[in-house]
Amino acid sequence: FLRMLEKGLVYKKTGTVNWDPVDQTVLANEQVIDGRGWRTGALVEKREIPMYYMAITQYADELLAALDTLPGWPERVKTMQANWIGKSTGVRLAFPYRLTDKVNSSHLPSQGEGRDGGGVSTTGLLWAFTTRPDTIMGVTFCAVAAEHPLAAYAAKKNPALAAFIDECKRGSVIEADLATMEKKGLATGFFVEHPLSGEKIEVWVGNYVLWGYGDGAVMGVPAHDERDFAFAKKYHLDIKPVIDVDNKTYSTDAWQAWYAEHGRCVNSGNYDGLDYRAAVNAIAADLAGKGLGEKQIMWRLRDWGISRQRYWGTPIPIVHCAKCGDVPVPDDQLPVVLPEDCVLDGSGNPLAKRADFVNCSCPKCGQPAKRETDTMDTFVDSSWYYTRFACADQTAAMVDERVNYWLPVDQYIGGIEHAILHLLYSRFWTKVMRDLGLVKLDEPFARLLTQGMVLNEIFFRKPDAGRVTYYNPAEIEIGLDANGKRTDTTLKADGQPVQSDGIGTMSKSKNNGVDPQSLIEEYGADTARLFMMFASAPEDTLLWNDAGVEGASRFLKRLWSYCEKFDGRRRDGGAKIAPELKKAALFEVHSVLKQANHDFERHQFNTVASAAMKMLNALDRVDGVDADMEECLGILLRILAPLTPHIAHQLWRDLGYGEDVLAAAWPAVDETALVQDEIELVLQVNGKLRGNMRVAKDADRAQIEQLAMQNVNVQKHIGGQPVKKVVVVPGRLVNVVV
RNA sequence: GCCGGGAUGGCGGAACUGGUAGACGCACGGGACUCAAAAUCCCGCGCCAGCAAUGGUGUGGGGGUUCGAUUCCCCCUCCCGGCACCA
Repeated sequence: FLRMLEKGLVYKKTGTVNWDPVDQTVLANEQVIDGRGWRTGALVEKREIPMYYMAITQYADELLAALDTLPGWPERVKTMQANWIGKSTGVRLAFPYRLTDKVNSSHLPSQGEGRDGGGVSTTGLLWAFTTRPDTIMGVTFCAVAAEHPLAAYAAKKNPALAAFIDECKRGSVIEADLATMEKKGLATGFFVEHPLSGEKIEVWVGNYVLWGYGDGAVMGVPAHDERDFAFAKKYHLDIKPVIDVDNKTYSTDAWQAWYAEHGRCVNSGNYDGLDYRAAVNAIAADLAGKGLGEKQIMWRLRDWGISRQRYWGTPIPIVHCAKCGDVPVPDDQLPVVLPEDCVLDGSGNPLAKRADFVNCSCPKCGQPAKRETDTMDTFVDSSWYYTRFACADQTAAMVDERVNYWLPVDQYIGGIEHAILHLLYSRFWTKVMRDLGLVKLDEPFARLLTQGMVLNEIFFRKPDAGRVTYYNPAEIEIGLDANGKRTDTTLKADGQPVQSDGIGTMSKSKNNGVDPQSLIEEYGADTARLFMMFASAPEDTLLWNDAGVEGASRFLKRLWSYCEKFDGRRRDGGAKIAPELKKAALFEVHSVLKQANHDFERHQFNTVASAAMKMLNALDRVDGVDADMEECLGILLRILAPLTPHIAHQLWRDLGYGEDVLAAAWPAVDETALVQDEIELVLQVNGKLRGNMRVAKDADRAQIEQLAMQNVNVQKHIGGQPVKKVVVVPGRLVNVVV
């Protein structure tokens, strides 16, 4: 943190948070989304507070480009990250304005870096970013965020506007909430100039314009932007089409998807007839010539606000001194240690109430000072814990040389819910550690497996006042009627009803997790493992239900008793095995092995489990022991070892295959066992299954076709109609088209 | 709302490159064993009609491409994950 601070990769600025005005605390997202009475009656307000930020945007380019260097990552995760980083190219342009009365600088608060520094002057520029500069001649309004200085300026003599701005400053800052809320706006009565036409354009305040993205202002082109279209319809603003797509006819009655497509400029003066590319270039050049715009790359990714008003994060090592300002805690006074007897009462940051923690002296001047009480987002810790695993005993440094030997992590496994935040922060942090000379890696995780979510039903009660209580599904009694339909849900403990909140991810906060310990105690670890692996492939979401666990248990018991029987037959000298039975068993075991190998590679362990079951079924059909059967059982135990290591290890040993099943070579598919003299072909008429037939494995096309046409069922369904075509798929089917 | 993923019997799921939909299990029904039960073993099991042979129908809904679509294309519905302070 301190090295990043020195390099400008950590900086301080104000950030917007959800604020609980009753308890005077920062609300967690969950408390806002849930809205289920964590703080009853609380309104959510937006509030600006000072925060420390990590400059992840400085790495946006590399984080995006390096996704191509990660072949071991699932495509869907890479797509999500690319969208999240959100590189878009467009034009940043300015609408000049002139203030109609004399103002001083306090009317136009500082707007931060890169923004319109309107300041004391009576002329200014309203900056906005667009990805569709080709539609610039269709601008009929501009909209600014409620926090924008021009909004504040216009509100000075407009109480209605001031009230609206106030209203906008209430409500959640969560992106999902902003996107779904009703789009509202209010005209300011203030006008700016169109940068190319000079036309007067009215400025509106819109609750959907984000102060945190770009310049906090957008140009409104209702004709070609769906959101602007809806806004213009609602407030009866002009809709001016300026793009023609394949001579389609534009109508302002209702939005059509093609309105947003690229096309040729029309109704755009000098730019008429230009296609998208040409128009963007021409318009960008004209704007640049006037000093009112330029091409720009915009990123969706924002810098990472790491300050949290929580107890349980890493303390931010800063001391606030009245004289010296924010002073970093010197290295020899690190680490800042949290008090271990804090009372977590849910109201605000408990650290702030601890005078013994807060009061300190300034490391610079020695005068009394206040310690920073915000802690770091715990994502900070999860961004680099794995580097410590490579050098856990290192106490003198953050990491040492061994990291470069062990990392990157060969196979990382985590829930798909981490696809963006954790996995992006970790990538960022790795690159920062590299640039600080701490590691020699570009990426932390070579291969990634993202588990699907395990879901379970959520049950809760909400008392009239106070917090929601969540109950574990194990504590719930579900009443069913004669048709198996649910009638009621009650808590076993008191027989009183509870409500269902549907299905959701297992989580501590929703108390809908399942403890595998009870399964392990009842059935053993192997059964618990086999059951869970058999339930679905690891990347799929799964609704938890332990109804099938008996099947896994039964299989392992069957395996055990088969092995005892097998060993007994060995001692008895083994009966003669019918050759066709043995051939069938070998064919089954080896073709299943082939499938299982493929499934292992693609991490589809549920079908590996079913492969083991199929093998046991095949072996059980043969009553006798010989070298081939010995080999087949060995194959079964070997492929089972990764799924149920304990029983596989024990049986492997007991049957004398060797010491350690996991050390044994992986079995090879015997291709000769897969050769069949005859193969079965499916017979279809007009694509419908009408029977099947056996043919020699080397039968040629003509023979197959002839045999198929002779088939009774085929003839019956042809019914004397002329045959148009016969499709023969070798090894699979014959389809007669009539 | 945006981004990502998904939907197949009563249930979990299978079907690798478009080629027998429902593998393997669970549940259920029938039978064997047992005084009885449990455990175990055998048989059946998408839906509709039929004693059966068999026929029709069927992979969330609608359309398309194809000799043939769970698989490819277009549109829609619903569900799950993420949306930056749950971590």
